[in-house]
Amino acid sequence: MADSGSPGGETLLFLTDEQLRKGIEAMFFAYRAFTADPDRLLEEYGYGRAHHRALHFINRQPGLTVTTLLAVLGVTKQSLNRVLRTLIEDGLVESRVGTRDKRERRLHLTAEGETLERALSEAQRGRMRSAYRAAGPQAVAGFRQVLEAMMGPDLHKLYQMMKDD
Amino acid sequence: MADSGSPGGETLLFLTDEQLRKGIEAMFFAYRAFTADPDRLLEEYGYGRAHHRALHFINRQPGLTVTTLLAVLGVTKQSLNRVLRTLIEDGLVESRVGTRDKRERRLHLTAEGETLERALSEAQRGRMRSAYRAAGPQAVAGFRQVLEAMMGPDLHKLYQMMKDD
DNA sequence: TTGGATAGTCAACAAGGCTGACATAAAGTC
DNA sequence: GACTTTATGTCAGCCTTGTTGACTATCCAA
Repeated sequence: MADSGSPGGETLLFLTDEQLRKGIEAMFFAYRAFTADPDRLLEEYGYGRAHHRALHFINRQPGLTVTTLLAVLGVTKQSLNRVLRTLIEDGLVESRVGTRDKRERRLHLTAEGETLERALSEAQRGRMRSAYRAAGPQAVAGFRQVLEAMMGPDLHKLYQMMKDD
Repeated sequence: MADSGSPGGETLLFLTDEQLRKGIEAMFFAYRAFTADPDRLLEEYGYGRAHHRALHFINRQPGLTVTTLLAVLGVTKQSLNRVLRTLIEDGLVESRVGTRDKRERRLHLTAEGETLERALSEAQRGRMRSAYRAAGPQAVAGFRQVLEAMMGPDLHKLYQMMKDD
């Protein structure tokens, strides 16, 4: 191989421990900013980040079962149930008994739930949009590539389960 | 406008709400994987993620003050102090009174602290390295660009304060 | 000498993870 | 039909890690 793209050459400087550390720190700081906007909104409603995550994925896959949501969120059912219970009590989420399998609970957002989800999502998308716009389409493609490689096969499967563009 | 590279044309499809949502989910899943490896290690030692973060930044900037670390981590001093106290008691971190300003406590890792930090860092860098390698240098550049744009000016300042490559 | 900055401590509380134990209903199996 | 498995929910209790508020001590600088 000529020069660029050759393994072991200068092109591997991006795999330096120092470069990796900067990447780690970038993830740390960016994730903090990433959650800051919805967190502010959630506080007004008396909810936490866990509620946001539940609302997000119920919105993405209306009618998903509790077990599926459990797998997507990666928490215990007790932990999810606490969050889900308040959302149902407050009328943001509706839990319908499954038609084929009556053990299942299929989760849907109510109109009110959709309103909050939209507000949270818009807050988060706002930051994401300006970051995307500032970095440009090619950078965004790279961003997605690295994140997808980082999440590993199991999480990538869940990631792809979500409704695509 | 023509077609490629023109603002407002098809090249802005990466700013779609659906694209932004996928980016949000990629951050969510990738961050989970990102913390999973060190978390496993930490559990063996009876520490949490907060301890990891403290060790990381003390290692990066040996001799930093508590106030600086507070700003970098974005938590209250009570919260940090609890973590810092256990690390000092366990002999992983040393707190030296400042020479010029004796109010300051300058934080350093002990040899034992460096050992744990290295183990945690290596676990985390391992995943980062394979993601970088899989995605390639151009993708990595885009990844960093988007994250830096996402963190906003305040966090970007802290980010740049950290020792560069 | 007084005011502000830096550091630490104590107490109390909340969110949101976790485990373990147990209950119920539905579905599947033998 | 009896038994097992699956899906869900619930109770109790624990841990980490964040929060606020109040208070102390030290030191620097005006």
